[in-house]
Amino acid sequence: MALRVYNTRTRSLDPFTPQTEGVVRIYTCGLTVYAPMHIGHARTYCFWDVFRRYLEYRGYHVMSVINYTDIDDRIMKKADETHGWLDVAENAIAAFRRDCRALRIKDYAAYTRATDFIDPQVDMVKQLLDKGHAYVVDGEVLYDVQSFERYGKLSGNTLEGGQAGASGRLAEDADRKKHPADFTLWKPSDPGQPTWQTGQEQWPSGRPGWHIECSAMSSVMLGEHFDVHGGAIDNLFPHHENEVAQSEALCGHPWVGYWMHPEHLDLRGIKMSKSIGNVIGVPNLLDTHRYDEIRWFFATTHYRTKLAFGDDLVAASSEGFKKITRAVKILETRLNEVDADARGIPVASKYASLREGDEAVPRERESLLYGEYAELSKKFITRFIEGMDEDVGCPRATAAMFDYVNELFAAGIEQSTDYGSLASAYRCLVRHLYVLGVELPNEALYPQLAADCFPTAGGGEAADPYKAVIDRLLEARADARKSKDFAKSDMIRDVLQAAGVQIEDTPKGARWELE
RNA sequence: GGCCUGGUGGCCAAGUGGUAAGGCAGAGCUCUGCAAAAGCUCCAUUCGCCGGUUCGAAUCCGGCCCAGGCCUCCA
Repeated sequence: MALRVYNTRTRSLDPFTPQTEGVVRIYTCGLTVYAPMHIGHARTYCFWDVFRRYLEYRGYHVMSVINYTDIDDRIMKKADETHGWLDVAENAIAAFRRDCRALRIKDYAAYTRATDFIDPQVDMVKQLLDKGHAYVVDGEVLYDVQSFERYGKLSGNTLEGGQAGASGRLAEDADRKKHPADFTLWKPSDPGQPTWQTGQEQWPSGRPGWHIECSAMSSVMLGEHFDVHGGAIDNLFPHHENEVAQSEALCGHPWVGYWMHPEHLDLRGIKMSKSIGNVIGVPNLLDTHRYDEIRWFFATTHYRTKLAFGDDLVAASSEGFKKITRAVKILETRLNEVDADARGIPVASKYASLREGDEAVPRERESLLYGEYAELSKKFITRFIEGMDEDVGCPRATAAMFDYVNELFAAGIEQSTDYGSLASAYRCLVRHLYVLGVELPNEALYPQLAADCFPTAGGGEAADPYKAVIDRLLEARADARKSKDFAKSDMIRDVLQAAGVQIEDTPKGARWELE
């Protein structure tokens, strides 16, 4: 078995073989930085993050680039109302970085800005003109779609296909364009707007069009041919179609190995838009749901399926997710019963190779398959990989995880004193949650993985200030129960519950957690 | 007009030729002082409709109905 992904270019599930063995080069279309990202962007970028994490899990090195479109009409428009266009862009970029971190989206290798790549863009426009793929009208350079025979092949929007219903806007500049689908490569800036000199006689100054930015930045950063080009489904046409037209007209060969297009998130059929006022920002989202609940929610639906969003839907998914986190917590609690030395956390003695025919698995797999639960873990890992290999099938991975957790409970992880086995199961669970973008590793129990996560900002320590107080109340409650003073013990439980402390009685005494 | 998705139990959602994953909700039981948690068991002869191909179809083909997206900036 090997990874297969749905490739928009071929409209089929293709075996995933990057150009350079073991290395994957990915370019993702980022935001136009005029406003903070919203929940729809969050889904898209969380998907790309999981894809990247899975590739890394499978042993690939991932070179990921994402861009900021920092020169755009919307930015200019906003700049008029507030500060300069640069401030608008800077603010949106800062918000984007903050939001991504809040969602635990791993940092990309590079974040490129369109305005930092003006020269290569000008150069590309020049080349397109030289090769007869573009023409100049009043200082504006337009791409001549009819000069590129494969135009429309990626998206299926052929030039012959009707544009009848596409509203009258196309007719607007029919006199300037050779074909309605011709698009801007370079255009003069309006007075007072940022402008760049090109040194060209017919188009001496101005700014780049949207599509040329991505063509130029991606090849500068990743080369003339790279593996994956992404962006959400809406980018397919016209953006990606136009990128293909630009880049392939110049390089003369298929430019990108795999085009991948995640579907949108929608508010139950209602389009999210500023005018309706139903845009949900990431900080907004994280007010009502934890980041890991959101990540799990995203993982329960395949990335090429429209995802309906609603607080009730997230809540239902979170209810199920609790079972997973509870398993992790119980394992943590159990493991903390003994000293690190006594845990006997297994050490990997060998690792599976990535040779052809072998099942590619993480290096540490052997340490995940130690002890009493090894068979359960092995079955889980196999299902996890099978699911993810089939076009990043996160829903199958989450289903496998539910079964695994159920089996662990059934196998008695709450009673076992085989700490080596418990540690191994703990790591197996946490390691795979990590692939889905959910980071739960306890520093003491899994330092290697914890080191790769975002700082946990207090994390497990948050409860500490209250711990002593809660423990004393629980002691009092235990005494009351022993002397059958249930009125008192229930009162203590009620008080703690009101304060958000969930109590769970186990054969080994009460366990608690903060809600 | 063109292009493209999708319609699976009360809800969410996998499955693309071999006899319906998983989660939520619901029901019963075990455990428990009572709860909670956990465990066990049950919960779609059926996959929008009608035809066809096949030993066999939710899965392939044809037709139809329905919902949605894109073709204009958009993750």
